[in-house]
Amino acid sequence: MPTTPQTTIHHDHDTCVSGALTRAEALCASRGTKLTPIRRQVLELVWSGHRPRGAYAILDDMKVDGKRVAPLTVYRALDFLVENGLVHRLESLNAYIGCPSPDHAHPGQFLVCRDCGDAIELNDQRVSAAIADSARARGFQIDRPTVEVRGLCPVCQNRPHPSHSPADTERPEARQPVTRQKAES
Amino acid sequence: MPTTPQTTIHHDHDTCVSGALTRAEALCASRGTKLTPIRRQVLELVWSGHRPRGAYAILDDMKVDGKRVAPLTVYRALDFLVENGLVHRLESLNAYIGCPSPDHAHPGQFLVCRDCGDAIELNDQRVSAAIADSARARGFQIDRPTVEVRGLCPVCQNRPHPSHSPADTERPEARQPVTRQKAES
DNA sequence: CGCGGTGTTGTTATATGATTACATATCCCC
DNA sequence: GGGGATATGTAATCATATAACAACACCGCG
Repeated sequence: MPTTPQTTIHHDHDTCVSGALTRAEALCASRGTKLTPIRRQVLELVWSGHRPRGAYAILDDMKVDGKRVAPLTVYRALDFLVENGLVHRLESLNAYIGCPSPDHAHPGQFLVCRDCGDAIELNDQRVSAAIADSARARGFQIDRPTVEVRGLCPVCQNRPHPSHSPADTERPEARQPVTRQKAES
Repeated sequence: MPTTPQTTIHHDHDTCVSGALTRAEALCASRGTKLTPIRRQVLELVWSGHRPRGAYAILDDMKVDGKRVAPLTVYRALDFLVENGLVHRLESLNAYIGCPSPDHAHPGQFLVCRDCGDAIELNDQRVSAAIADSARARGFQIDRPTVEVRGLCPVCQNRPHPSHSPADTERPEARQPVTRQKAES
């Protein structure tokens, strides 16, 4: 019985997260922007769980020595991370997820699983091109295309009954940020 | 100086709304679902303004004989309307807009203007096909694709300075449901 | 008719998401 | 070391959405 908590293959999550942090630091250094301790911590928490997380879920983990930081602190850090392409915002979930390739421009296309809540990032040129064409034909000037496809990921298709979130077993705080979906168990 | 409040050409809005309501009634009748007075009123309010509206903007108009209905009342009606394809939810705006062709399946592709807040519905087969291919290649089973392209509509491109929402002049309650954007006036 | 099921609405409270306004601190350049 | 830009702290508030439970209304059926 597979209890694979991730949609992708098993991986060394610690390495995965630390790699993202290292890349982020290098990128910020090269751009002259500052990855402050707060921003770094928020980035780490976005990556923890390896799936979309809501701002308040991150906030809950930000309690440092019993002191809960203000929502604004988290939002400001998230704004910075999004602007620098280190994190994507998932509009349909009101949640945030770490970007695996922050070094180049990324249109932001996602396959969002309605069961496990994971989001697989795409980078499909055909989709981008088709959207660009369609917009151009209507004289619409694109800022930022958003593609978020809701459905069922391969792993969850093979799970007999969705229940809730299997990844909760991995990290207790990694609860579903997905509020839009209706439980259909 | 063009003060055209709509992105599309001028139209008889009353006819447009009443047509949508008539179509909705016919559709519900044929499906055996009930378009109750509340749902009908919410649908009408979604259509009023002919642009995306937030749930609470609709709620504000639902004050009947001085009595303000509860948010849940509106949300339940919106859920019904969305499930029946009469209304689309715009994830990136947390807003709702009437669907002009509710009788057939619709992927929900929109060009969302960051200035006037209007949303132009697309139905681009190439976009749908590219998304479907990409998802299939990853074994992802699609429920509902969401494409919301943020940018500047043709009308607003020709407006010297965005300011805020020109359509406010038409209906005082049609204020911007757009909270995501940063004013850049 | 009266029973019971399904579906709709009402009521209250609360969770979650995001921003405004203002004060304070910190870093870096000159 | 002054001064501007950037970053953080604090408090309040707005906006979006759901939970839990009660009541009612409609409908088919015995």
